[in-house]
Amino acid sequence: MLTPRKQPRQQRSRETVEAILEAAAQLFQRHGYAGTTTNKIAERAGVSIGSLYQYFPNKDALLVALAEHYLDRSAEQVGRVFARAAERRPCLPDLLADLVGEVAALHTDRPALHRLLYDQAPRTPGLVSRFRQAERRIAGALADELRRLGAGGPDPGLSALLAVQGIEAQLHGALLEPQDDGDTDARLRAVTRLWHRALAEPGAANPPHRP
Amino acid sequence: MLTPRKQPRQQRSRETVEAILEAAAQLFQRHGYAGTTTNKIAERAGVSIGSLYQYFPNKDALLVALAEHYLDRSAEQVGRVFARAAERRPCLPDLLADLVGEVAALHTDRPALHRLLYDQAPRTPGLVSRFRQAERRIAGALADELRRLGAGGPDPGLSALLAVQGIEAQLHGALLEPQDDGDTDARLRAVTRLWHRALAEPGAANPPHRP
DNA sequence: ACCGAAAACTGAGAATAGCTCGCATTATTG
DNA sequence: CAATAATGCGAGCTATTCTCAGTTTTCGGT
Repeated sequence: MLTPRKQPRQQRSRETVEAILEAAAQLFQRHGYAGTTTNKIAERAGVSIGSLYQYFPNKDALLVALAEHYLDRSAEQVGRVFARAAERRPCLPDLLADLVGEVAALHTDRPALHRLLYDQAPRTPGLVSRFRQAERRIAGALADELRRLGAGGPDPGLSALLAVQGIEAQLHGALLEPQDDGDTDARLRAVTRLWHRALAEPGAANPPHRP
Repeated sequence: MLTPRKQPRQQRSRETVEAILEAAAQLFQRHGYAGTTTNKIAERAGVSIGSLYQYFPNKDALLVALAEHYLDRSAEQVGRVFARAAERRPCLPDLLADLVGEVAALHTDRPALHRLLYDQAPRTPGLVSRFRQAERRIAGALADELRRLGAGGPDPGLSALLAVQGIEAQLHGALLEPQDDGDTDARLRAVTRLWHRALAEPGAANPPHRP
């Protein structure tokens, strides 16, 4: 059981839940998941440990709740890339640059939170499938754009999924690891260029250079 | 402290350490990391809990030791790809097919162990850097091959690193997630083809088709 | 062979952290 | 203004990691 065991109905309890999640986010980010006790979370939230367990069946459930907030925000942010694409109908390089930039922003906006979830998600059974689900949604939207552009080879759906998985891993490696040999912007451009080559039809025109 | 606190010097103690690691591997794979207690590991290994903590300062250290064994084996296996390449000097598609196949074999050989380490590894600081180090070693060897083939764009070193990160993530997604929509072999071929496009020089010949 | 020292082993229990449960307090309803 | 429901409380139960003082085994030197 990873979902709240009881829905807060009154205003007071909704504030309690908010305070608990806020405290959990802060302490998890500062001391890591294992280094944070549920008693400390309750204390910092200004509620008793009993109240915490009234809304969250166990410690993992706190993480799942934080992840869901984060995934919602992320889906919305990446969704804007495709909203823009539907309107402006960009060429492949521009679309990829926008996507890479937005995913990079997800990492750099709140690096500690992103890292926390990325590190802990695999440990928590329910979270992996939620992340995969988000991945699929983004891949689906990307696949539609690839089809519009005549890119992505014989199976744009599969290509899009591989691209999303690859981009996420590459940006995670580039942005969340301390030793950053080479500047970040160059790394982002390299990722963009690489995926343009991977996804573009061989006959298509090359991307326009910008000095 | 994640490294053994005491080096086993006598034959007897080396066998004790082996038994502990063997028991840990079995129980972790069967019941997961959190579901396995150090007392159960000691019991199955046929030693007392005190002996376990004489060689491993904490539970995480067991995981680190298992991961190091596994990483050594993996480095050796992937190293063979480049040993073959140095001898036979394959074309880019063949090299990539060999690399993808070998990395896929790492996942499918002992899926439970791979998953265990992949899932739990990020939790411990020491392991992340070990994984990155292995990643870099493979990327370095791939970069040399790309240079030989005149592939990988203006910065073959960076392209190789992005390729290794991408391939690992894509194969993990393809091979370790339960719902496998589409057969695995097709997925491997798609990954290979995608990276061929990404890394090949635009002017170079296309890969030979094999029906 | 024997002895002293070092290495290895033991397991009860100290320390700690997740979580429960019975009861007190506050809000809502009719 | 009861009566009922929702929320809050925290001492303490349980389970697990890890320690330590004492015992047993191995080994090098004579």
